[in-house]
Amino acid sequence: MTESFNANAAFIAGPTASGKSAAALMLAEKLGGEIVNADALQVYADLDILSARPTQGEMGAVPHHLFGFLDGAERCSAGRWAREAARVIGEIGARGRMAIVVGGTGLYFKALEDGLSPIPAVPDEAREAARAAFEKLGAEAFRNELVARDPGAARIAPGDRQRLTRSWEVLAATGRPFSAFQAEARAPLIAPARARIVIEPEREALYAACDARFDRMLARGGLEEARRLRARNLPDDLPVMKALGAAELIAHLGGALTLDEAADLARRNTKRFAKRQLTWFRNQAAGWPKAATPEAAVAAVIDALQS
RNA sequence: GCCCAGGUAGCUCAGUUGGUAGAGCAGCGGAUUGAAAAUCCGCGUGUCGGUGGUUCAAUUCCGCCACUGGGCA
Repeated sequence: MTESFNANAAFIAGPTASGKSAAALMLAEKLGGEIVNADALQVYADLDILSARPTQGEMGAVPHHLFGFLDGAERCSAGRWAREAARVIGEIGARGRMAIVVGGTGLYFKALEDGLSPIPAVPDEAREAARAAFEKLGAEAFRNELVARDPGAARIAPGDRQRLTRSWEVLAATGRPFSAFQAEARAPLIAPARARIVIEPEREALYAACDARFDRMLARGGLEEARRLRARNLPDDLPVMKALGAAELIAHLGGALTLDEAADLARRNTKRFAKRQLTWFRNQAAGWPKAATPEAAVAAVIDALQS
């Protein structure tokens, strides 16, 4: 690193239904910027309505990147997204324009800003083997065996299947403990952003917006989109199958839930998700300024860019 | 107007033979390194309708008041 400079990028984060997309659009129009998606589910082509992706009209008005660029049969990851985002942000900068990175996936912002530990890609076979071992041994024995070879794994909660199997697969594929990789320095993928903001509406208003979000999806044809996704018969552990609203509607289409039950469940899960996002931004992005509304967020970002 | 039944957590309810109360759901807080819209961990948040009485002590027993539901008029 011979010099320090800021990337021509502004970050807009916040929980679902907080008005991030609207804020990004306003900002992009004001600054002549381009929008980059930082949302884990909006990357999938199959989820248009069900991930509340910007409309065709909105995408036509301002360049949008990393929206719907992956087939649902694929599996995105924080690392994959961050590399793509870094490339796109570089290209936008080369055009002399501002990249407005917007989304609700805190880990993606972190991967981009801080980088991830340099862990080699883990082959699918190792992933599957780890999951199979977990099923075979059971959570407790699996964890004991893992901790015996990677003492750092002791900090993973006994019930946290995802992190336990991730540690296992890294160890199996590389011969090195996951915790050893984690202890290594990380390199940011881009220079520091010029502005950051978290949109954090008042809780009651946010939850009302979460409820309205699902109703709007239904009104726009979300059930049909869920039907098309279901017809693909994809493995249900793919990220695309976990989309809020999609999962519940697919359960309804399979006869497990009435539409009303699916709707209630989707609304509740959406609010729970929004709460987890608030927790993330509050604690993991503690240094980011907050704004209560999209308008205030836009004003705050413009302010930050001018100073 | 009379009779009966109810009021306890945000909701549905349990409970206390008198020692200020607990389940489910909802909710709240936290963790977060390539599945993160994922995966986990933790936490009852309460004028027990109001008001008098009896009692060392009342959410619990008694009286009265207001309320809700049902029945008879």
